[in-house]
Amino acid sequence: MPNRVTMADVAREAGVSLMTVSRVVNEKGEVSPSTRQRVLEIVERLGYRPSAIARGLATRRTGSLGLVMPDVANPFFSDVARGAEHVAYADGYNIFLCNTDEDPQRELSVLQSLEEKQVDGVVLCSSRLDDSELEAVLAHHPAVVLVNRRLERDRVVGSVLSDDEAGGRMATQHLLQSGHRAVGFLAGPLASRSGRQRAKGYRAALATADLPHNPDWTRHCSPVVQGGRETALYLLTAYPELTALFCYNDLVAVGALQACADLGRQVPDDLAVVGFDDILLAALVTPSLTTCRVRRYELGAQAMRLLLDQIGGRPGECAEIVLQPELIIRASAP
Amino acid sequence: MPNRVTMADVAREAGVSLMTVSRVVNEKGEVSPSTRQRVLEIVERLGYRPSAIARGLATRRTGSLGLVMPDVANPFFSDVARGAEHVAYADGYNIFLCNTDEDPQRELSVLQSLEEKQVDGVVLCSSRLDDSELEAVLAHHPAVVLVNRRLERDRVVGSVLSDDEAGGRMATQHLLQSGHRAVGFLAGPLASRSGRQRAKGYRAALATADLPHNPDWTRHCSPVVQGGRETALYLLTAYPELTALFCYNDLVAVGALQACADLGRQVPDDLAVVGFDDILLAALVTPSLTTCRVRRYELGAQAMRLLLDQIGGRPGECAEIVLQPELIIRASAP
DNA sequence: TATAATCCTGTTAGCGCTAACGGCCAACAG
DNA sequence: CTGTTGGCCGTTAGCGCTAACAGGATTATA
Repeated sequence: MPNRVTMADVAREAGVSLMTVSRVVNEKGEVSPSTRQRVLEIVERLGYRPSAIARGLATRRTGSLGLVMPDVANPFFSDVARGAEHVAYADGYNIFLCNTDEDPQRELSVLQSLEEKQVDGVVLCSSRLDDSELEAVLAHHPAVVLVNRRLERDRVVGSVLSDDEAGGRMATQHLLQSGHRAVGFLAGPLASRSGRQRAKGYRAALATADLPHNPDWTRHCSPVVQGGRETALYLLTAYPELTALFCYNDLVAVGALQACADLGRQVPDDLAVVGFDDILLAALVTPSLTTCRVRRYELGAQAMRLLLDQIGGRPGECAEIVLQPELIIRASAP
Repeated sequence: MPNRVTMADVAREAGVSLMTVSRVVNEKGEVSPSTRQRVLEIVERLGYRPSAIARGLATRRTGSLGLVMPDVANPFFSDVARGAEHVAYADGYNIFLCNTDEDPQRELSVLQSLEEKQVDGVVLCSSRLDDSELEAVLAHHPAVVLVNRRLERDRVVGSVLSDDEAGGRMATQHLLQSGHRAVGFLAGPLASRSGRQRAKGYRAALATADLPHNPDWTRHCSPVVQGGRETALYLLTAYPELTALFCYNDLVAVGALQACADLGRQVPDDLAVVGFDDILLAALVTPSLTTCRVRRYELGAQAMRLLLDQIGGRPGECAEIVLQPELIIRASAP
């Protein structure tokens, strides 16, 4: 780690002023072809790299963005992250990845450290903050786009959502059309907006079919395999009359599949199972999962595009993008 | 976005100098309890947040780290990322996540932008750069830890590896002990060090069992499901005598499973399959995959610890950590 | 009482870069 | 020949913070 080569070093070596080097490096302003050439050579020879942080201090734009999500190790979010990162990279931005572990306190903490790092914008996925806290976050960041969360207020903030209510309705309708009359719901985390929306769709489908809604058949659970297994075990034991389960996501659905194995119930004959998201896993477990496909990469990519529009000052006519999920019918609920 | 509150604002309001505010904010140096208290109140009231970038410029330490990997959406790396992020967060660092898409050019490019962002260190996973390029990278970064890659030179650089050769040997031995004599190998990307190591273990196990090594039975493939499927299809068609496949990773193994389904070969009766990594998927597909478990979270966490040691100036007596994989026997190769 | 040690606070000089402005010179119109 | 334009380049003044040093005030030591 030799001492950093600075713009001043380049300027001295080339016999020009700092500003001329700056203009060459940033391709901004007029410089004669001959000096440009000379400066470029020195830059090359000395291995000069501009300091993004010094530039950031001077321009108040850092070229860094924040990406906040519950857990990158969750296949849902890792796909979202991928989409976001791809789009950001193409525009020359770097992104800070922050996990919140579904902990609102930690969410606030990472959002604050992103503020200190002076990111140019933040994509915030599945925020667990309440509206007023979220409002406060917005006030501190120059640009924010929410994924799977909305906020209707005066301030402009982009959101990208998948239509979870429609998804919940589609999934439930599919089960009802197959003749099921007792459909349980593994609802995911209490704090999840997606969960509430899917619940809404679930109830709407029941209502449309003139079926009563039995709240006992709905139970919250942690959004991972183990949560699905435990909760399905409970639900199926307590309410043996259930013939189908609609699950918050595919991981939970896989847990439900395991619970069925534990209880000796055949899927789909003794029990139909529907998941949500269509992660890689869904097509590969046995029986393969019927599920609602959410275009996760697209969710992240669109969110990032919206964010970049916001940063670029493009007014963002479509500050809210809703992606429609698609029902994928497989073996677990044919 | 009201104008940023600066340290000067706080100082003026509190009737003290900049340095006093700085000392309070950084808990560094002596300040009387009463002034500390007063400053803290003003900080709170004004909502002051220190600018990490200004601080970075002054101290030459940014509190940011780089994490470079082929693809976060790959479940292997998303777990590594998780481990690394957890450890870094606990120490107050933020991390830039960069995907390389297995493209050495892009790898160089992100490494360069991390240099411009002046990260305090980099964790570089499964680098596809050759030794001399890697050497150059090291020269530009104050601290680097490699994951699943090593480099023996004068310069100190940490590495964290899983013992892929041992894993390859274990996996192959297991197949041989079950009586298989014609074991194919889906080797993953040509550029992958892990792949080469696993190949070494594979050949070592064959040699130990006094079996000849048939190079035709080894074929490289892209490290995802589709790559495994295509390549297994080819291999099983060209060499029907194969009774077992050892696969570069679990995704490839799942692809192999699909190829078996395509060809009507029963697993494990007509063909045994062994994967690598033990991602979530491995236990959940049917038949469940026999595989070598790699502690991915630990890989990321240890790498980050090593990096933080390096940054903190702790000499890092154990600059190389090797994690042992564990054979997990399931249905695909009992 | 003089002297040193301690505590607390302020001043100065950057970190590496860019915004904003100004000046110089050649070329051209009037 | 003067006035004006536009291309090219330099100077100045920060961005918000901290390292390093320099005191003044207070207390402990001889």
